Amino acid sequence: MGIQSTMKALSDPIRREILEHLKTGRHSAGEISDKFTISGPAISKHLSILKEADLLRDAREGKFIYYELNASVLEEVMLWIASLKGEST
Amino acid sequence: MGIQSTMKALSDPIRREILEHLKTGRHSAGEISDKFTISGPAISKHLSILKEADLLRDAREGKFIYYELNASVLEEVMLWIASLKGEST
DNA sequence: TATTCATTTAACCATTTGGTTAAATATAAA
DNA sequence: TTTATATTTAACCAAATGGTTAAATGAATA
Repeated sequence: MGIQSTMKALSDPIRREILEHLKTGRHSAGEISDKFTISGPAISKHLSILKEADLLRDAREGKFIYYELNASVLEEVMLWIASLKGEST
Repeated sequence: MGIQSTMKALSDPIRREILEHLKTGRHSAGEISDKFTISGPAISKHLSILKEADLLRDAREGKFIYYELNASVLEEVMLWIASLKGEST
């Protein structure tokens, strides 16, 4: 956790796309995977990195694992950037 | 350029520290380097990555090369995050 | 219970990353 | 013009990253 894992997670374009996709609501791993051309396992790894960074939450429902965005940790990044820009927040 | 090079540049803790240091004003490569335990060439590489991402600007003055923060490109990151958080900006 | 479906984990591989030391470049100073 | 100083570039290396395919796991269905 911390800003490092957040920034690292956000540094990959596919992971950012996954987050953007989850803006529309919760989706299963398979649904997410379908949006990309890379393999399921590759997506699964990306999901676990995002989850580790607490950028998303997962919940199993039967055969499916649903992922949903947790944007709250992005607040820390916002504050860091704002401070760099010399904003009083 | 683009959000990808910005995010990639920001994903390294030393590069973020360099930017934080430059919040206090312009500093020469040597002054920046003195703040860290890694070698000068390593810092030089970090500086070139930050410069490539347009996060800082450089200006030679005699023997010295001064670096200064360019926070303007961070606006794009702010907007991206805000949009993910479902903010109207 | 055996099979199928959804997903992750394991093992592996090529490329990228971030560091090192040594050499090159640019400018100032002796 | 030689020497010293500031910085980058080159060459190299170990570790991390992001992908692959094959195997394992979890849960539903036949």
